[in-house]
Amino acid sequence: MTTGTIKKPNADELFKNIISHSKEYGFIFQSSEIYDGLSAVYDYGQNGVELKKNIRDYWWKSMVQLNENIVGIDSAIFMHPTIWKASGHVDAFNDPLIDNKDSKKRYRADVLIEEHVAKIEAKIEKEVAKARERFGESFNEEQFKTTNARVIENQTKIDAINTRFKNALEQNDLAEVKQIIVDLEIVDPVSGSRNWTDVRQFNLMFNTQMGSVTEDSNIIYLRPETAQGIFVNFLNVQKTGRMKIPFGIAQTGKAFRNEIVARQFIFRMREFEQMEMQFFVKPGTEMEWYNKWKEKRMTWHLSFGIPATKYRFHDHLKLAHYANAACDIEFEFPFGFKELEGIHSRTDFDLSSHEKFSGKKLQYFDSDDNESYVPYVVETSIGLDRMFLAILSQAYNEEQLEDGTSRVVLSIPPFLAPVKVAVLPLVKKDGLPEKAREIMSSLMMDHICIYEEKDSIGKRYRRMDAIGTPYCITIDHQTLEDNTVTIRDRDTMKQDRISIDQLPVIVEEKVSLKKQLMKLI
RNA sequence: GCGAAAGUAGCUCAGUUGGUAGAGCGCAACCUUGCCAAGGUUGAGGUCGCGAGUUCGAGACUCGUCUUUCGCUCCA
Repeated sequence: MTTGTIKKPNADELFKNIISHSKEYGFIFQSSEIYDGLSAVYDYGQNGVELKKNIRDYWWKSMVQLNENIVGIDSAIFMHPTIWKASGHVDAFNDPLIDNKDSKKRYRADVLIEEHVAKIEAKIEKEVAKARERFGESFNEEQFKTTNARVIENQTKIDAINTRFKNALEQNDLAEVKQIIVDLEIVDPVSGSRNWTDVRQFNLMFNTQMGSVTEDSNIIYLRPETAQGIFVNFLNVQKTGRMKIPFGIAQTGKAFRNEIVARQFIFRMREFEQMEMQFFVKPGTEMEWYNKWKEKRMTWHLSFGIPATKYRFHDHLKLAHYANAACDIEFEFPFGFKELEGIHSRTDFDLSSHEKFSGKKLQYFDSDDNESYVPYVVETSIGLDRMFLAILSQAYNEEQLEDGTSRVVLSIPPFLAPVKVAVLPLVKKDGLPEKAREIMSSLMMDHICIYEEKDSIGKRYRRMDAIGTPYCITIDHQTLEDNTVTIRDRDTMKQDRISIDQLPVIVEEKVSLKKQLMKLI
């Protein structure tokens, strides 16, 4: 008998417990486990797949079904290789990295060089500031910069470094990149040491060959994001759907990134699922839509009943190459606040770039203004697996009960729960199983149900709590007399006695997706 | 990728200076009880992550390797 209070787990223990619970109850398994596993790849089990599917369905319906001007597509994972040149992924996903052997820290080689350049720039600024003080009103900065010997010397240095670095990158000459760092005598800010490893490049895109021969032209990438599949289909959808701006295209699907460090369970995986919506707007209106989607997406998150304190916005200060505004919706995971969803104002970067690379016009004719333009894009991009982890870690509860026992319960919102109803005959005799089977048959057409007659009723309740089944229906001797059953609520553990006839209506009411969607309107 | 720690049954973990593998829970069958897990009987399940080495003998010692966790780093 468990007595006293159970130790409340700290964040690390809690996260570990969630991970083992996920495995023990069929939510998440490590990929290829019997072969020692595959790093940062996971499989969804019998319960995980349902929860994941329910989250995806909710997102899809809230996007596509509840918005007249948003439609979905399902583009292929394989795409023309040039797409990834146009999107910037071929360049931007290639980070040259270097380690310091003494401090064991890793740096981006380009960042180290840029920081070194910034220091020289600071010297120039100092020189300029001094001169400005000396000359006062009459100071001409442009003229000073082109005449002062020390400024010219430093500016020449900067230009030389930039040129040399640019050439090295263009020729993919990593040895040269290292040589630049050596020649500039760049030291590790932590250890102060110049003991560097070679520069290595990590391409975050997976690639494979299409066709039977391994020629360069046949190398194709596994998409690192689903967004590009939407951009390249922009005109197809707009024309065939007769879509009018503003409108959106939604897509869910797998994406792949060869992460250097992929950790924290399913938070960062090499193969993951995105739910993205690209919203096409008239240039100049993008900030209005950006703010609108920020608000709409937060409303969606809060509709799960998760406390608002678990969420926060994080505005990007350093913007990616395609964005003119960007923020994350962060969620407080057991390991801290981390990115869950990104909302980005992508400007016309993607469509324009695809125009350039494909040679095809990707423009929209706006009959209101009688003009043609490349639309701007506001994107919402959420990781399905991360949402899964957010829901799961929020739902996981180790509870201390009044009678001194404890239970683990997954308080998953009922509309998301993998199994909606458990049908449990109180005993497996006296005709109760037969009656329970009848009820099971009537419910299984509408919901995923579990029938269970083994073990004591209390034990079965606990098992259902552990996978988050919201409702347990128990068939007892009274059922045979008056056609009533008890329905037990997972969270309150309270039971109501109701008539069998009412059962479908009551269950539907409690697990209804429709009711949930109405919260969004 | 670097550093640290860990890997023994489905889960949580014992396993003494090296001597042929254990517990609790869980699982399966049967009996019993019958509304909030831990009653009885029986049973299945492990070449101790994997591979070498040292040794008469390795779960234990050494090396390598894979995986996980934490820190660094990175993150569209």
